[in-house]
Amino acid sequence: MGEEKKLTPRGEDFAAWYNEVVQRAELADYSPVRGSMVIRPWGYGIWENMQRALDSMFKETGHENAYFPLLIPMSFIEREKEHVEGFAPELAIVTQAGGKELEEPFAIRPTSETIIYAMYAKWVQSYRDLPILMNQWANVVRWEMRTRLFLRTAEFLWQEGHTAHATAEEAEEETLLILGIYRRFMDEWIAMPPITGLKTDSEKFAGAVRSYACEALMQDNRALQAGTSHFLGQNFARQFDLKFQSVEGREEYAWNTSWGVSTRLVGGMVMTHGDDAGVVVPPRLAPVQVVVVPILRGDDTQSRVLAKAHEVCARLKELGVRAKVDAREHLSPGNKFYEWERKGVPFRVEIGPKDLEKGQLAIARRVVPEGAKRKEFVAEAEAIASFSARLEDLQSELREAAAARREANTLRGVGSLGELQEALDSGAGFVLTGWSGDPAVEERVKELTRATARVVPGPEFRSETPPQRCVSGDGPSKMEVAWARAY
RNA sequence: CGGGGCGUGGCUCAGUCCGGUAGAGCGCUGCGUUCGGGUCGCAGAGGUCCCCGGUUCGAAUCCGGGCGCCCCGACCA
Repeated sequence: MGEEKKLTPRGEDFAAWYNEVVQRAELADYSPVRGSMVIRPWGYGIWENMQRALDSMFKETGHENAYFPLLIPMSFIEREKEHVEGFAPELAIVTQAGGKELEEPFAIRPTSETIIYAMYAKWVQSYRDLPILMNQWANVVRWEMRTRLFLRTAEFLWQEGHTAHATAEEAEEETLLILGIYRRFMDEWIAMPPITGLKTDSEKFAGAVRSYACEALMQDNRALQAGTSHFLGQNFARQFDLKFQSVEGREEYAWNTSWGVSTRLVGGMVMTHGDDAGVVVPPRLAPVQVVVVPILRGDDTQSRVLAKAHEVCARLKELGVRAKVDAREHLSPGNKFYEWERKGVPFRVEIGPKDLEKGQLAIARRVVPEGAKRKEFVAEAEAIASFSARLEDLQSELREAAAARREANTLRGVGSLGELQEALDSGAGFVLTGWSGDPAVEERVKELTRATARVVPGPEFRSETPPQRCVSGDGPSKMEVAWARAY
């Protein structure tokens, strides 16, 4: 057993740990193109489970999926001023095709607002055609200078929802509905409870009137923007002539929203739950929830042990548990244990000749609570029946632990730039202060601390006693802000 | 775009200072032995030493140029 089999501990170098764990757990690997990555089956399986859950939440709230093309006329991107400025530095542009120079270059979509609202304009005439509630699952390309697996890559997978409404109120309501869905999804599926709220003007989406975001706190106490929901007002409708005739017969511009989450969530999951042994995948997202490892000896017990392993696996599947037998003969059981732990499978069942005799199974858990043992031996029938509860329990334990960690690392009532700096330097996560709303204060904080305004927290995340003064010491506080160093 | 590091079997790297037959560990293949927390043994396969040029009898090593990747800071889901 060489040293290289061990991962760098989180406490030693969190970034190194993250890189190793993502690759060694076979979530993803680097592709030959700088800044882009291959999502491997284990990572993609987790993403598929995220997709399934989100997709049904979108459908339950009346959204439909569609697909818009990858290539967007350059002139479309250029139409909304702030939008172009926001995305210009990271655009990949196709200038040649079919062996010759194109008359008009195409942008590879960094996001699809422009093409989508141009199409909506064709489809909408009357208020009766509204609302349009569409989502697409797609890849997008943003040429980033510095990349990290899942967290920031040149190409990534996401969903982008785009809606059009007859009134501002309805669009705003949609924006918040989605924010709530994101929050619930992160809470209940990733067990990664974010704080939610409004982005400051300097942090909002290029082209939006208002942006809302979910911000999660990673184990290194840096914040991760995990999902955004934008109220676009009529900015795009005006540029793409997305008009409708109202009940009163007036011609009006539609009101739009857009919202998205990406494969970045996989990175968030890793940095929320992972430990020094590897990734920990919350049960609801785990492609394999229970791995069954037969203890194979090269003797006459072998075939009976293997048969039992398959039988147990089949019975777990009948109960709706995603189970898998690892019957590989060339690896010792210990090897398999380490491998599945690194990948974060929630539970392992071991079946050996002794268990066969005693009619029991060995159950090992990926996450061992304080004072508990990793392995226990349980009578077979009872063991099998116990898994749906075990999985649900683990799911909520992970959620609780993450919520407790977030709260423990959130500092409220900080009243001055000096205190803010001190808090962040000594490793605080979210630090909440008052703010006058002056962008110059954001600049100052950034220079001083490298932290940014992550979010103006929604009501449920605000401090009980609202801050009175701006953190700059200059004037009264108009709103509370959660600051953090961010990914 | 600044700073740092690195390009040598699949992976991690030694060898480079001081030029002389290309190495180790892990992984891989075969056989045997093991198998309840990274078994052990034997035999094997596998290399344009990032690329181009130069110096030299001889270059992974020296010189010139180029390319690529990773990490840390300014911009970003």
